[in-house]
Amino acid sequence: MSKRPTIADVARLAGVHKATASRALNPEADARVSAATARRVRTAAQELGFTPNTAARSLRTNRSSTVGVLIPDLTNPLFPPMARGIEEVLTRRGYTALLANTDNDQAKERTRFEALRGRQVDGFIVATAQREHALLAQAHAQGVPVVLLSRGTDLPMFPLVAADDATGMELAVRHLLELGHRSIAHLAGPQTLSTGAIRTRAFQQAVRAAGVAADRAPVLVSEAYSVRAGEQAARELLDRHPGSTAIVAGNDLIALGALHVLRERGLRCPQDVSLVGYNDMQFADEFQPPLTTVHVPHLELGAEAARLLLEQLERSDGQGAGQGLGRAGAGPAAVAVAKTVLLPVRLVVRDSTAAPQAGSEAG
Amino acid sequence: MSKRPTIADVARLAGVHKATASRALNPEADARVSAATARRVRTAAQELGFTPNTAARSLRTNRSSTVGVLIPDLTNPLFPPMARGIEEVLTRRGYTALLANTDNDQAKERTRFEALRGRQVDGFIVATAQREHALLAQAHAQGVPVVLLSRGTDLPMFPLVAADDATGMELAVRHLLELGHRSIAHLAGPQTLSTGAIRTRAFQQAVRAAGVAADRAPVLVSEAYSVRAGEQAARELLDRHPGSTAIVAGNDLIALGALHVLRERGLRCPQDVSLVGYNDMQFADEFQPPLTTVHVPHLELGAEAARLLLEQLERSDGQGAGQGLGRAGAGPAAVAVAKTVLLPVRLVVRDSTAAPQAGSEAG
DNA sequence: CTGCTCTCTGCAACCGATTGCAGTCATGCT
DNA sequence: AGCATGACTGCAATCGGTTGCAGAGAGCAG
Repeated sequence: MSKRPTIADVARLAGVHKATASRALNPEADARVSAATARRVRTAAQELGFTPNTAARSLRTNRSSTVGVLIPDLTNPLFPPMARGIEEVLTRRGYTALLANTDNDQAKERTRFEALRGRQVDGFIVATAQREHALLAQAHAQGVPVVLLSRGTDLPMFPLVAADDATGMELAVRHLLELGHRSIAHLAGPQTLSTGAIRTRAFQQAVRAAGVAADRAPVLVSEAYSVRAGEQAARELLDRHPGSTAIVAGNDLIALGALHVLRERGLRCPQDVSLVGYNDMQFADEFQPPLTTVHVPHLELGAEAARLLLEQLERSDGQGAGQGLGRAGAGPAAVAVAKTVLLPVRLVVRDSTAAPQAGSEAG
Repeated sequence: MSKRPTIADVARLAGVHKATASRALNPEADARVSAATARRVRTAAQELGFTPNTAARSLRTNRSSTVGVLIPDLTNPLFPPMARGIEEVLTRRGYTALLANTDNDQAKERTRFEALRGRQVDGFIVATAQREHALLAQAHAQGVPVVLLSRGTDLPMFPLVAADDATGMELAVRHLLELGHRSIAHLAGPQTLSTGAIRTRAFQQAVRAAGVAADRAPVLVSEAYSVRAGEQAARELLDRHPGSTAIVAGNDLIALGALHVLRERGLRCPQDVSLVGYNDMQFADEFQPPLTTVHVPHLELGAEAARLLLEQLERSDGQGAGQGLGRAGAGPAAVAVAKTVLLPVRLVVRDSTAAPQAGSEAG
């Protein structure tokens, strides 16, 4: 049972002191060692198959090259692509992600958060932000480096990477208007989430701008971004506003719920009711019918969030004082404010939308 | 910027030596300390909000309470539930999972594997096993604790948790036979993977047992478990065996590919061709048509794999000599052999299967 | 030739927890 | 009363890298 080689073994083989070996192996201290020794040390390390003990390193440096990732539920198809995007940029830079599912449960989130802090993570990527978020406020006060992913808080405490939902929603509504719809309902996502609130506001703005009367553009809020909650909201919508010829859902899961309810009521999609989803989740094109939806680049969202966090970590390098604050502009009057990055979206037209039928369903 | 409290702070507050504090805080050494001091230490820790520095701990104990999880691709809908199952049992026991996607790329897998070893993971859960797997053989030789998930190796080097595929395939074939099909094709998964090989063998056995001639039960191998590869294999199948009235696919993704090809050739499912998938992936019930498939309990698979690994880790506690071997039976003649756990599956009948139509498609 | 600077390397402390060993003290037994 | 036993607790070493400090030696200017 030969144990793993330590830096002392490498140093011995190279005939130098472990301090020298350490410096030779670390790029930034590399300059402080002669080229010849550096080469000797590196080949020695190679030969022994040396990999540094991260525990020892982080004990000394107080950095773990590890970041915590808080997501609601890996089983929700939005998140795997984000996770992959994160993983890709992180590993490329020698970092590792620790994923934690919170199930939208505050207590669970806190527990996992503390557990991850206990593991010395250098920062967090958080995709579970509520608009008001006690845990995040506290983390901010403590100066924990955090980047928000997809969902933001009302107070711009942290940098945020999200999709350009205002534009996305506008595209969706415009598409329906162009098809001729004049009674468009919105099955909104939870208003406690920034995505829910922003999309709803954009919806209202878009229909109003088109001159659609408010009662012809009702908004029903779904309790969650889930098929189940979407079904419930859809039933209420169809009961209360039977005249709607089109629905734009807060996300694809809610749209799926709506699809079920349309089917259960004998309404055809898109002939009787058109439906637009949001996110373009995997397999949205396999649904019955294939779903018209707004495509969100989830992988890139994750990747960008990871990049932002790394940038922040490297700036505050080891100080632990990283406040997660960027500057909006360089002018003297500029206030320190968390930067937000919006990625572009696009509408993907499939088979769940069509022109409204002449007589059908007109209220 | 008050730094995080260390065990020395706790000890000072409790008026004891840090060794005592450490013992008081660790359940198994707890007995070696008086009840009164233990309580004092614990309240002191509470008060300071002390959480042990995991880097220090793992440096000393040579265990990280961390396990590496190798999966092909988080974006493949089979894996998120497994990952959740793993996470659930791991975190309950104070462990953390480090996920790594390998994309079925040997080089990438090796890189990630080494990186994770560098992070002192205590063991691995591997869902990327090929039937012959150099990396795994090597890991076995080095005594790295590993549990295989879903996919096994030809040599039973490591414990394996998988679905009972032989039974599952038999259920699928029997279902088609009972509907009256007598020309049943198999779009097999890659034969380099145990799942592909086992399902194929079970398919062949089931049709033969039913007295179906071999040329009425062709097997076409799909290059990968993917929609794209499934399409390709399906085209070949329809070209070479146009008389098939039913197809059982190696998994749902391949089935989805077949669905596309049927559609592109103007064949209706299930009227012209029945189709059975495998896995019952998320949203398989939303496809067009909803897919008849074999349900595999992916979350439980992951959970069980995690349990097995923990068991193994705790047995070989800190010795690093854990060979990943269980004993089949307790008799003196019993050979050390890797235990394999098979979880039950069930057939889920939806709309992609029906009785064959009288005249249509009969070869 | 002297003295200074600069480059390279070694020494040793340090990060924070765990643990073998030994010492103290009280208790029980004879 | 004397001694053995056992329960607690403290001491100090240790895990494996990193890094401030200092010393050695070379090169160069005066």
